[in-house]
Amino acid sequence: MGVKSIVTNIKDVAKYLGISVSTVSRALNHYPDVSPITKNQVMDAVEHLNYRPNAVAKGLIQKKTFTVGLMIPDISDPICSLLAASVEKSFSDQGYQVVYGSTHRDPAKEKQFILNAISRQFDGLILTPDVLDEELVSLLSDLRMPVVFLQRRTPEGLNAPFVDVDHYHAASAAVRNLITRGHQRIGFIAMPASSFTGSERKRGYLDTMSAYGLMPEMMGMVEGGRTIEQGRTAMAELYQRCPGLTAVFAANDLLAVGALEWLHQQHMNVPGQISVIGFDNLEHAALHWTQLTTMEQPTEEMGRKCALAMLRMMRDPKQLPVSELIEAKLIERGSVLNLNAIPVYTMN
Amino acid sequence: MGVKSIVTNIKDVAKYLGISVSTVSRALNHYPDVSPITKNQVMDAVEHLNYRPNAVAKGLIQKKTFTVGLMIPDISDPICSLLAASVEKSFSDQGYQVVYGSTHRDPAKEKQFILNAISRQFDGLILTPDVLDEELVSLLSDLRMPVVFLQRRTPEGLNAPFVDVDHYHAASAAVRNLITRGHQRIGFIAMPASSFTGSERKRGYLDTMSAYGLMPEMMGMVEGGRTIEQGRTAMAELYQRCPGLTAVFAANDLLAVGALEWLHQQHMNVPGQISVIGFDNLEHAALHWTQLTTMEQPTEEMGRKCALAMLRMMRDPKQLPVSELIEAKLIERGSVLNLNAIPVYTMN
DNA sequence: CTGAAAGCGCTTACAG
DNA sequence: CTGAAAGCGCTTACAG
Repeated sequence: MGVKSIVTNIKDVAKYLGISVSTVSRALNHYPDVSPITKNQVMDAVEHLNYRPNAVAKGLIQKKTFTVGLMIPDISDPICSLLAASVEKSFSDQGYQVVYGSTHRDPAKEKQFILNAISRQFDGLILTPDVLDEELVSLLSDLRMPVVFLQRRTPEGLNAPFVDVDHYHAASAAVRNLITRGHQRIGFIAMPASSFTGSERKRGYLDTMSAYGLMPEMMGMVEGGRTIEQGRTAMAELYQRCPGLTAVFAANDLLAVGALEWLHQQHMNVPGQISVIGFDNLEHAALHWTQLTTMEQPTEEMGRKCALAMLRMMRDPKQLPVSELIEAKLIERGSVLNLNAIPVYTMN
Repeated sequence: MGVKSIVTNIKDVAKYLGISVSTVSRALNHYPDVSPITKNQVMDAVEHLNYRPNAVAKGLIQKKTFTVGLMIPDISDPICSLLAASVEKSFSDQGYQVVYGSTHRDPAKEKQFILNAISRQFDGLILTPDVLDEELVSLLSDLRMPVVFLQRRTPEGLNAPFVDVDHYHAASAAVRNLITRGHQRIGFIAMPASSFTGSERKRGYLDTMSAYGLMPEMMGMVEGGRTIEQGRTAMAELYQRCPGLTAVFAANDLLAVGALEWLHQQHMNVPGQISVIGFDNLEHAALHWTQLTTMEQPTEEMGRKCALAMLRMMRDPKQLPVSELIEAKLIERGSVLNLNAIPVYTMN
């Protein structure tokens, strides 16, 4: 395949053409003050020698690596990977590489990732920390690198925008959906107390229940977790404690699916005997057997807006973009019964 | 927070202590020939000045970036993200950063990613290309960078190890599972013809059927795709063409789930009237409603072995590690009926 | 329009 | 045990 050596650098190209390294550099970077003839020669030589510019050297001198870090709890979580895919898409269109780091909600790994990002001179950092201890906050506050929080809110003392779903409002909408359809005894399966997202949804549930004057005895709460398995056991516990519930709001879809599984195993008809509403709109929710009514997190939009905010900050570090609080969207399927209507489901 | 300036480099540390840059560097890198006193002073100064070594500069001079690229079709595909999580885990333990690129099976993006990896001086490349055209093969053959193929086989003309599941053998095992249980009329829902994985599984189906003397009229094949939706329509088509089938082998779990959905909508009992076996062992397969018998891809093991092979090649570029062909594992659940046993299911 | 030179922030022989 | 110097592969004022 011609004269290509194992590895070529800009010096080789210059030597090959008998011109200076600076001219080659300017031609390569499309500077306007290079003669068209020279530019063509350079392009041909690059082709011929199979030269590929060294981005590391370029990054060192320009102090720009075209890399942004994306810290996520777990890449194999469906919401995370959807978010990641959207962020990546927006950035790769602009020539940026995005580097993920799965932290598994471990503060030590979160710190490791941020330190790494500093060392490696990333141009920006997108963070989804679960708990941000004081040490990390102070680390971030000294950072001269744009930061945006994704699916989180900006911690106290930091000055960075966030992009998140309005979990509180969405949870409230979910509960109102049930109440509007005549439900009063509504249970809640919570995510871990440490989860910000989870506590917002819980707040939405509680506030909405009391706003409608539904007394504590109408409620029933149990801490589930995040997984299908946890949803199953949570539903069992919830039902045992509050057998009179007509509806359950599960703080995420996986919990809701677990709840549905348990109910089905107990031969309880959904929504005939009990209604279920979830949160996330995972693929699971659309399955024929679940037909789960749920609040959709618009992951594509979130990733895109997050990337946009970051791109804007990288262009102009002076002014912060405003944070985005995105509305979740109600996706109605078959898991909620309208108690006010003539029942169309046969109880058995 | 003390005397930390916006950004510190090794020169600042040296100046602060009144010693040379080279001594600081040696202390930082734990060279043995640095006096303990000096080393302590350096460590304290680093702490005090909040110095973080610039990995870009280090990478430039050492020609090692501690970065490996992982090219995958789509990070939001469950198998891909599981594989990615496992690869990432193995590498991050060793101080490597892994950079994903979702190519969406687009050769242009695949090329883009490889070019990018060259520019950015990655230390290694893990590839899962769907189609590798001649141009890409020649690009890779000139590469002085370790490459391992994951969930693929090494293309003709390239000299790199691969780590993959033995799809052919596993598909054969799936079909034998059905045959052993008395099934003879076995249908197949295929993945796209362009998929290597898919054609291996198809080959396994076909060869096993004929090995058992099950004539073409016992078979029924239809090209599904990859998704639940495609599984649904494929099952409809398959049933229409071959109503006498007693079992169906779906080339992946998503197709199998779609098939199950369609069968259930048609009020056909699984496994009472028709058995279904899948491939992948996704979370979907364990759902209460599906209880899908399937072949598990050991993603954790694959990712780990792939990382190990890469690490070995980076250590000693001379000798190639041998490729790994990993056995899939049969996961028996409730979607396959044993026709030889006394039927425990009531037909309705 | 082009070239020589300095420099990005490190590491690494080489001398002492 | 320590320091001065060269150099990794680029870019970018500066001069001409």
